[in-house]
Amino acid sequence: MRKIPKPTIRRLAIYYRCLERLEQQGEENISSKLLAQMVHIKDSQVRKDLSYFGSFGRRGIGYNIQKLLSEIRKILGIHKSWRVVIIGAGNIGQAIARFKHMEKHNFQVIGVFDTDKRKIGKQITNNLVVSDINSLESFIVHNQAEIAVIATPAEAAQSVAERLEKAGIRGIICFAPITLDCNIPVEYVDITVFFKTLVHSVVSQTHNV
Amino acid sequence: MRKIPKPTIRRLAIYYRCLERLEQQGEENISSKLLAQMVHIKDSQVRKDLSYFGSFGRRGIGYNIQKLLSEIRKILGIHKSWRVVIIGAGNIGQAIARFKHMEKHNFQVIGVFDTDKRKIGKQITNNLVVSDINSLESFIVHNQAEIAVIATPAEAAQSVAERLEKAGIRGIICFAPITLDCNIPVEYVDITVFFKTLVHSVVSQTHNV
DNA sequence: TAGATTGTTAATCGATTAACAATC
DNA sequence: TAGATTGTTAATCGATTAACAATC
Repeated sequence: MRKIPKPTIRRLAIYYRCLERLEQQGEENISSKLLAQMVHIKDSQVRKDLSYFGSFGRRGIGYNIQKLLSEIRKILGIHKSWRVVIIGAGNIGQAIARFKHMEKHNFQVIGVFDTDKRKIGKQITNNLVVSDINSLESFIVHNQAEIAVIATPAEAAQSVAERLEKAGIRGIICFAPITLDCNIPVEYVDITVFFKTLVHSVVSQTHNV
Repeated sequence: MRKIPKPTIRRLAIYYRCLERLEQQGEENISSKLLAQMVHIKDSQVRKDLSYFGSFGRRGIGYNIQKLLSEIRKILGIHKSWRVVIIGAGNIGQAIARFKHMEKHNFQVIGVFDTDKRKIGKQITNNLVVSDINSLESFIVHNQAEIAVIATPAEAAQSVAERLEKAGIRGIICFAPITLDCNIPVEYVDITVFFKTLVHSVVSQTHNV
């Protein structure tokens, strides 16, 4: 199989959310041209991205929305539900735990952990209570959690990552501002990095105009 | 000025957080080799990134941490403080409003807005109360807010973006799962997209091993 | 001086885009 | 048939990496 560009995967997830919207609006088909317009890219990019995985469209007509949704689900691996644990019950950890879109997108938060005695026992949602991090490994094994969210301070993140990997977690979303050493896939979401890159655009835009 | 690759800007923000840590640990200098190791990239990448903006190192010695921090601050535009408003007081909006790292990194959240009467008036932090979105424009103008966070549902995001732009906001962080039509810089942070790309890595890793 | 490390150039690698034959 | 649109190839563009002279 040809190597798939990483940006292609990200865009598939973005096409997916457009297609969901179009489906809701009762549309049947969509052309690469229109889909491209919705996300501000070139239509050839859309076709190229999809072509890595197969031929999903019909010439002269476009792509059937239902079908494309189902194909992208399979490509991304979101046709099944994933069990998620969250480490760190601070602002970010709690927000993710309560985040409605998670469940809707087949990510099931099944556990939230913290070291802080004052947070342990706290009710986060109807069926989520903050657990002691001591029980992390046994919980992961018993409940077959697959994905973990690291929402701890940076100092704790590396050792948490190692525990997660050992316990059998298969992928990590890391909100902690640190690069992890580990052998499973990690997606980094450092919120402040987005603010900093944004501000750079703002500043340099002014210079150039 | 040569065109700066967008990934370079993101990496500068990441070098920055490493340098902060190194500074705290009392280090004086750092080589591109060591810095590269910390973030899992090549040392030539580090040097290249910095070289777009000047010559900040000393051959045989490396980069002075204090100096490099100060240079990156200037490059990114984070040497000054930025005033931020948040639109949408749901899980994400509230988490950002309470997020300690914001203040620490010179992003000052000065207002939180929502349409929901039940949320308006709610105390978010010691000095933040949810305001009615009706007062958005006047607030932005009076308080000279520069950056906005859109943490509304997708359906509301576009019209909010237009109001923000008109009111003089200069950059947007968009958590809503939608691509905005607007003429100011936008950084997109769709949390579920990160989960989806992660899951794709998890799934395809299994296939290839 | 010898070893370390930068800054920069040129080579390589990877991603995007244009163009167009195929076909609905 | 004529118009629309895909799927794919080749060309272009952009980003990363290796290599090395300069120099601390």
